[in-house]
Amino acid sequence: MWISASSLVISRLIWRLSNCRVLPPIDGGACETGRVSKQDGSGRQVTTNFVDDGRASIMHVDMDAFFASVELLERPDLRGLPVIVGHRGARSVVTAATYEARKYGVNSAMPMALALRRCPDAVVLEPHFDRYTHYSQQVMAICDDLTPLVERLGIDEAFLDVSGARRLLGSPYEVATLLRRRVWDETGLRCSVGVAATKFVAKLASGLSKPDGLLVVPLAETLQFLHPLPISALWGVGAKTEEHLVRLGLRTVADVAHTPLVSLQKSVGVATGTKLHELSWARDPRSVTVGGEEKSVGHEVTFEHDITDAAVIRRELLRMSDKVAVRLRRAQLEGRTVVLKLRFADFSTITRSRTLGEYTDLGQRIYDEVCEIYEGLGHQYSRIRLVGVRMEQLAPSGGGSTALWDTDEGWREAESVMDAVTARFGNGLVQRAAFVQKKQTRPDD
DNA sequence: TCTGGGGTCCTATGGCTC
DNA sequence: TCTGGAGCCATAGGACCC
Repeated sequence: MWISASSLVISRLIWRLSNCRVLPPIDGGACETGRVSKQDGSGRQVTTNFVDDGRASIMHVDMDAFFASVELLERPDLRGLPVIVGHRGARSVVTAATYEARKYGVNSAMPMALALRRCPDAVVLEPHFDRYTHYSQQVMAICDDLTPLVERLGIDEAFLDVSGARRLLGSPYEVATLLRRRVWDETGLRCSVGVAATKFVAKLASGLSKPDGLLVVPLAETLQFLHPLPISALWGVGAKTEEHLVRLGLRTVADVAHTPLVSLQKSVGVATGTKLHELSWARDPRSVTVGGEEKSVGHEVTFEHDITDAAVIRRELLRMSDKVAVRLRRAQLEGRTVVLKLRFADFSTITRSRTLGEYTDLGQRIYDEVCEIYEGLGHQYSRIRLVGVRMEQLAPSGGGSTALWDTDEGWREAESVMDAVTARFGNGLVQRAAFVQKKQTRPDD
């Protein structure tokens, strides 16, 4: 998202693309080449010469330090300074960081306390997700303008298939250049773009070109590009899988490519082994797909301090259930499987699920189930760090099986009234008595 | 260092049915 | 009636991604 996983991978890359040159920055940003690409952008690789490979028409667009960059639009006085976006809470992590902060070793998902030890002078800004959504919509609208084949990935990334835009807009290189310029002109934000014949390679390319870069990998040069990369560059290789592969003596993508498929499958499983082998030969048949249905909806919260009070846990479960239900109703979805997630003080995590006889989008119904699961676990006295509620097996509202009579009619009415009031007057005006009572009894909470 | 929150996908396992 | 295998489904947890 704000710092892509590929960027993490890139920090370990020791690769150079022989025909890469420097694209003059749109507005005088730092530009270098011939060095290892780092998460702080100190070794970016970009394409400057016009490249036109008709078979490389998949683009991956990735916004640079998106959340932090959006915040700087509101606070231009902080430009050039190390800025971290995230909460200051004891258990918070870094949501995003500017490249200036990354030079101190600050990365996303890093505990805030550690980040501030590494960069004590950093300015910490609270996240504003509504702002990010707003700018994301602007960027996606520009993408939609260039091609109808846009696949969104989270809030700050997208794949574009621009094979159909050639006649109108030119080669993928030209489309990518146009896109980057429009994003800058219309939002004041920078993005990086990778162009290749497959999604996987396009994504790697955009990561290598960061920040504010464009990298085209012609089909004929794909393996030359891919094989020297470390195994962690492969999609789906995280810390654990990397360990397995290193145990086999594999270090680079080329090593994976030349390892018998059976050995890979034995080491990391049939599905993962097959996938990695295919990717190592740049075989990635996935096309750019527009849309995509949600498969689950959930909410979770980590407490500032571990909780041992079952009443507090139940209240939080009710809050989570309501939030999930509201999102389901807004998306006109219902779910059938309720999942409870608990994380304990020692960071061990359990999930317990229950599949209902019918679909529901009611907070009360979800809460009843999740609470029953919780009560049945016998963890009422455990020290709990996180609780979460998730609904799976989603279906369009009214599309799932319905009960003969509606035992939830009363709650259905109540929650639809809450939806209506919230839609008209905003959040917080109506809430459950359980929460109101809590405020009266514990004003400090 | 000590680990958020939102997701997806895969694997293993066990129960159930045929 | 019992048993074993195959196939399906639900469940739980791990790994990964953004």
